[in-house]
Amino acid sequence: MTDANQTLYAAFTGHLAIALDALEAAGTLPGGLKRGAITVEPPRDPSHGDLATNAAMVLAKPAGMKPRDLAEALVGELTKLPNVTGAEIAGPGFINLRLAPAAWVAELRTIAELGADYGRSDMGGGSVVNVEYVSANPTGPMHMGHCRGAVVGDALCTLLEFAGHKVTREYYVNDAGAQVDVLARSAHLRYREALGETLTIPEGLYPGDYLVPIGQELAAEFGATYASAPETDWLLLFRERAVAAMLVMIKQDLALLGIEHDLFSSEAELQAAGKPEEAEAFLRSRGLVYDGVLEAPKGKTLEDWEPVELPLFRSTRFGDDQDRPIRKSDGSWTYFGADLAYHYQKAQSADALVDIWGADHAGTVKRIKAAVAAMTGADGEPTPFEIKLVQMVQLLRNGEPVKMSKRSGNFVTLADVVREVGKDVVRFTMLTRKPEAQMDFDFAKVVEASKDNPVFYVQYAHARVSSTLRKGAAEGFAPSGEHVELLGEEELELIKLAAQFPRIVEAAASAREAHRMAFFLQDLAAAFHGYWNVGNDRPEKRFIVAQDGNLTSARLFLATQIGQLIRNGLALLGVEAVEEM
RNA sequence: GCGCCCGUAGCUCAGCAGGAUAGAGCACUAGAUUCCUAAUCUAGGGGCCACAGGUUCGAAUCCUGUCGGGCGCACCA
Repeated sequence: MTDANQTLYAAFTGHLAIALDALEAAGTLPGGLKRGAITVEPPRDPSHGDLATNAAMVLAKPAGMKPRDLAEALVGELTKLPNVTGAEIAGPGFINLRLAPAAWVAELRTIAELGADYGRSDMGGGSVVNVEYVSANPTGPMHMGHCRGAVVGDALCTLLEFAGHKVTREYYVNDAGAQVDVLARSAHLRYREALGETLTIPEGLYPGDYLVPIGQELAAEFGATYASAPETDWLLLFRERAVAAMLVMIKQDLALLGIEHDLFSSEAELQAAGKPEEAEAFLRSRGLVYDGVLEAPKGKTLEDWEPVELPLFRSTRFGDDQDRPIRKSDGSWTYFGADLAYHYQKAQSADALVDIWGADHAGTVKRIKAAVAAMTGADGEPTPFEIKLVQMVQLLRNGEPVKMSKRSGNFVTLADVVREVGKDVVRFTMLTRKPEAQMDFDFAKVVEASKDNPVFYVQYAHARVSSTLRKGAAEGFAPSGEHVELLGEEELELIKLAAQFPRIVEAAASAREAHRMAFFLQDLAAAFHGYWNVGNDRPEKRFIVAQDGNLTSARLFLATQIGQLIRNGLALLGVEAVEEM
């Protein structure tokens, strides 16, 4: 291998490129062919070998060659490589390579050398990705509806960093809309309550107890000054105080999940700084904002609908179904109008944007994508921008849905759930399904100690590694890479799976899908448990073979590296590995 | 009416930016336990990848349409 610290798949991707260069130099292959679609991956069927590449098929057409001819030329180059023991052309032009056991064993040493950095990639090239996630309205504590997006976003950030990006973890605080006015009024009621009045919370205001302490603080600070004052006297003040208190609470809730944002951006500050006006002026100058009248909504009748002229963003030009208003008829900004300016601001300091949204906002995806395209693409390539929609989580207790109603203040908070089942269980479970699929979260099942529970299954594999190492140490054996050539076929299978870790990191990062790592860990845990079980029937396959110290030390070395990988993978998900169950 | 997401084994879900004979767990069937943690294990059956076209050397994957489920659809957030 060229570099002792290079992972196996990365090394072969490099070897392949050199082989193609050689063919170009020899005139066999025309120069300048695009190689982006070439893959080096394990064949689905292990009997086909250890590595497969589609290079010949991908390049055949642009090169004007038959796939098999090109494949034969490539095979000629690839068989020169050390540790390649076989190269065959199969099917329509796959090249299957077989590797000597030494190649896999070397990968085990690479894992040991790189440790926590095994799988780290420079794929991102240091480019800055801004990930906006959670962004719950600052009107109450975090509930389970926010939880999944929080975990998905946070794990994605960690993954992107590991894959070589710089990441900004951002939270957009909607502190300028009608919701926070409602919050201020609700806080005012609690304030009057704290001053001794007896009140009932009317419909439409937030009834939750969490506002009681806010009311008390306001009463302590201002006395009765605002008790019967008109709303205009206190609304902004109370709003500011209440929002600040809510943000403290939200940050505490997020901290329970190990989540900490780099940046909290305030919608109110954005508006105070005149950013939406700037955006409007810019878009008007490009003819992308005009004054027009919205069509009446189709498919349902609204009694109080009447046509009004509003400043509209021409989102239809970018694929939206309708142009969208950026100001209301009273001249204030719509949510979209401010959000448009906000995204433009984010794009100033990032090479790519990612938003993690709840699926209930799916209807607004097109307009904001249109806005980003319009504002960042005016004079060149638009900033890459992806919106990941996270579906709702159905909370269950022993199979029965847990009823929630935000209106009555009766909802299961994130803090409740984390306290009940633990941070690691919440985080891992949220990543056991792709985000855009609906998910059930059953309090009973997620803490079940059985192999049906992925959290447990993966943690158990790590604990098993630890207990094996403890037992080995007690019997006088230490892991060592010195005799790893003693490892046999079953062990090599395990290493071959482990060696895919770096590929999974890169694939998951470029697809912006952290859950792939959770699935890989389940596969790795299953392979490890499977290997372990071989030892049940065949004592000579156990990790500790008392009469063979060299073999034992090699197997303990293998176990050590599997444990390392599980830790690395869990770390990307924000989950701590346990030493024992 | 329109938009978005989803549709893969009886059930719950993977399927790696198009690749070779579509996978796992549960459930089902038949076996196994003097064991470094049985907190199980082994083997087997089970599929028109919703349906119909299209693109290509090749499609569960991309495109179009149909059907079914979910979510959304005012200047709300």
